[in-house]
Amino acid sequence: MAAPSTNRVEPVGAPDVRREQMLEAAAAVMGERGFSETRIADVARRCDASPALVIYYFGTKDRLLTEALRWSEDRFYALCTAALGALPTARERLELLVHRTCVPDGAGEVPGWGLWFDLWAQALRHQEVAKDRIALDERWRRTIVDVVAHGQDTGELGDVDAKDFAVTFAALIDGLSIQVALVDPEVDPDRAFRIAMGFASDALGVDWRVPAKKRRSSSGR
Amino acid sequence: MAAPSTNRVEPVGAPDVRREQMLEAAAAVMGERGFSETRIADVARRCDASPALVIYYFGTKDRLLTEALRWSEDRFYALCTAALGALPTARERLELLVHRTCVPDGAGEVPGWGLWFDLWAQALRHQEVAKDRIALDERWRRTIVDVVAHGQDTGELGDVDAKDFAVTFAALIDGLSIQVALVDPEVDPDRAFRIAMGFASDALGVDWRVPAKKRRSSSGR
DNA sequence: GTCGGCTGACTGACTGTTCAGTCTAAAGAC
DNA sequence: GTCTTTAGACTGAACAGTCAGTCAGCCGAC
Repeated sequence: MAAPSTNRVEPVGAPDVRREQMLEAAAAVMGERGFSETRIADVARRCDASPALVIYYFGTKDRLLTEALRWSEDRFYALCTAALGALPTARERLELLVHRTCVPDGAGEVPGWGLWFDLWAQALRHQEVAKDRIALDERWRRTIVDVVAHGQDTGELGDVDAKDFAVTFAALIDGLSIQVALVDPEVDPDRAFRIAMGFASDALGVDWRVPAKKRRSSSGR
Repeated sequence: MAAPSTNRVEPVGAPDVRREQMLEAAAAVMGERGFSETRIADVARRCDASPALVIYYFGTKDRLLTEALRWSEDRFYALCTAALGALPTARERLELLVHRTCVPDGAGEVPGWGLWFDLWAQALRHQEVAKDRIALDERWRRTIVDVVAHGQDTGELGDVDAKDFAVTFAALIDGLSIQVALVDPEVDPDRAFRIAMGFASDALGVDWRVPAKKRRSSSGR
């Protein structure tokens, strides 16, 4: 394209687009290689730019990676909330949340688990990332609370403390996701799903148990 | 520095001792700085050796860090099992396990959480570390199973599937620990402890609930 | 004397960042 | 309509710092 002179594959596009491309590329590379193994050159190659241009846009590598982390979080959250709205029952909504997290690495357009591990590791040592991570988890729990509250409004769920449930449920899902992401022989996605929904059943006083060995490649709706 | 002869603080000691010192130093630095921010020079300084000596002992940086990771895991496990043996009841034992994990970073001689995050991140991308991590978690769950089985033998606990409980409980503790390690405003150590023991109470059919606001700086024995 | 633990000085590779300048397209000037 | 100017996206080529790993040799103990 852009025939005569340059031989760019893409028309390059507006600065905003370029920026987004770079963030996406950075998030992707970070997911594959890991935070600190990510080179500016990798990101640049991936979005068809020069390393200098990446610096031109973000100033420093650190800023690029930090922003990419945030961008990825936002994207994950946006995708989740959008998908949630399309589901009618609390049960389906909770199932969706579990699916979105307890997924083997690399599946779907969701940022891989590598990013989460790195996010935690970075949050432990960098103030700014720590703040982001707290906000992200708060949002995540609020999402769970909203799902439960909605279920209570429709009468699907009885009276439980949605906030308490959210804290525990979020922690449980995190823990299960780790096992799934690391391909633990004891905890495959199916089992993780059943454990999570089993806990939700008990805690919320409903019967959402999934019969073992029944489910299969149930891509959330 | 390097006055007349040597001004070593320690008599340096046998090679085995030296090796162990290096592993401990490496684990400590990794916990502080993170896996990939750990420099051989840092480790060397910490155990009062030259960078060249560290390479002399371990060949490559990679080998050093991998071994340090394993060493740290083993140490954590050894400390835990030793402490467990000193406690009579299943309740006290489970409480100990929760304490050992849901602790703010840096407290105690237990390897900090930074190491765990890095372990996960590395396991995601390196076969060898992945194997170690699976073995570690398997050991961890077996520890929980043993505690439960012991409680069932003494009649303290009723009939539950210890393995199922272990998988869920381990995941829950992991998730809670992350929040505690990252100083989440919503999940302090105290709350994490209560949530974990509350879950155990329900799952095991006993009443181990800890009344809120009661506990304080309870350094596990 | 020799052997193994140990070291300082060095190197080679890598990589974030800078910089001087190119190319493009839009905005004015005429 | 054509020429000039300007802004800003973009780049290749260096630069400078960092570090893992090498090497030739020291030194004390057996």
